[in-house]
Amino acid sequence: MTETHLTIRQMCDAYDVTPRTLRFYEAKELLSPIRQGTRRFYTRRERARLKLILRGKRFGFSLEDIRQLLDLYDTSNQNIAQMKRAYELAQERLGDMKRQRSELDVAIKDLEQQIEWGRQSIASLTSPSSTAAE
Amino acid sequence: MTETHLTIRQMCDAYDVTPRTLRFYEAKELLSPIRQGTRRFYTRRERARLKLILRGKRFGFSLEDIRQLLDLYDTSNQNIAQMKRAYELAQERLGDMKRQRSELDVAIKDLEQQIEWGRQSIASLTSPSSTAAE
DNA sequence: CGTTCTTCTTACGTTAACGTCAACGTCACT
DNA sequence: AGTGACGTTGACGTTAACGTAAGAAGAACG
Repeated sequence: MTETHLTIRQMCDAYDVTPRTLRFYEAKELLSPIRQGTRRFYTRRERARLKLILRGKRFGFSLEDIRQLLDLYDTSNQNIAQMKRAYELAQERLGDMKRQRSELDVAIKDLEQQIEWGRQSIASLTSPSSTAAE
Repeated sequence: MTETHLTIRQMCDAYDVTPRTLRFYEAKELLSPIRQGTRRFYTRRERARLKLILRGKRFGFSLEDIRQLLDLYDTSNQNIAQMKRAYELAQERLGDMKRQRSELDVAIKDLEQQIEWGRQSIASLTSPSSTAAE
């Protein structure tokens, strides 16, 4: 009944993933749920990590990229070398994301323009009342 | 000598892709270079398409997604049904991209904050002069 | 207590997007 | 006619990120 420990099914329903995916992430050391016997229970920490994983994926990062970044989000991390590495990587990723954003802005404007062009093109093809090519 | 028809190697150098990639895109009907004998020559049109392909990929679109969108960019397209389909798809993709942008904005701010947090965390671990945990 | 449900492990299958390799053709020289 | 350099077509290999199916094992229910 406590909401602090979710079963694998509850996780799947909550985050719209399959059990296979969660076990796969665990095998790749992105998640490490509590094991009671053989069963898995996911704490608040795992849920936070899963959110970050899913978000990272949407931006095209690989699971390996994400795994390395997660160290930075781990509040209980005492390994200085590991923190520094994660810190460097995070800077790089931040650069990636900012570049991606500016490129995305261009692409959006471009696509909007292209859509408008397409709209007119369709209009002139369906009812050639004004300026249309023969 | 004319710059209007590029060989496969010139294309590869210009866009940093491999011949295999260009042939693969052709097999998937994203490109259709001129064939002189068995050899390929890429016109301005193909280069424009390749740019769009590579950009689409950076935003996580599949080649199949991209293939369908390319119809909208094809100025010589006279197929109304196809144009309309591409138009609808483009609207959806535009929505995707706008959503992606707002999510990206959040993620960037989040990561910036996390980096700042990491910076302080590292500082307090390396030289515990001020407020640090023992 | 037998059945059903959920979860577990193990392991092979799948898809996308190419990489890599073999065997061959064809210019451009020399 | 020989020799590279570049290009072509299969065809099989590879990696990431899971899907899927088989079989066992513990929990839950009537």
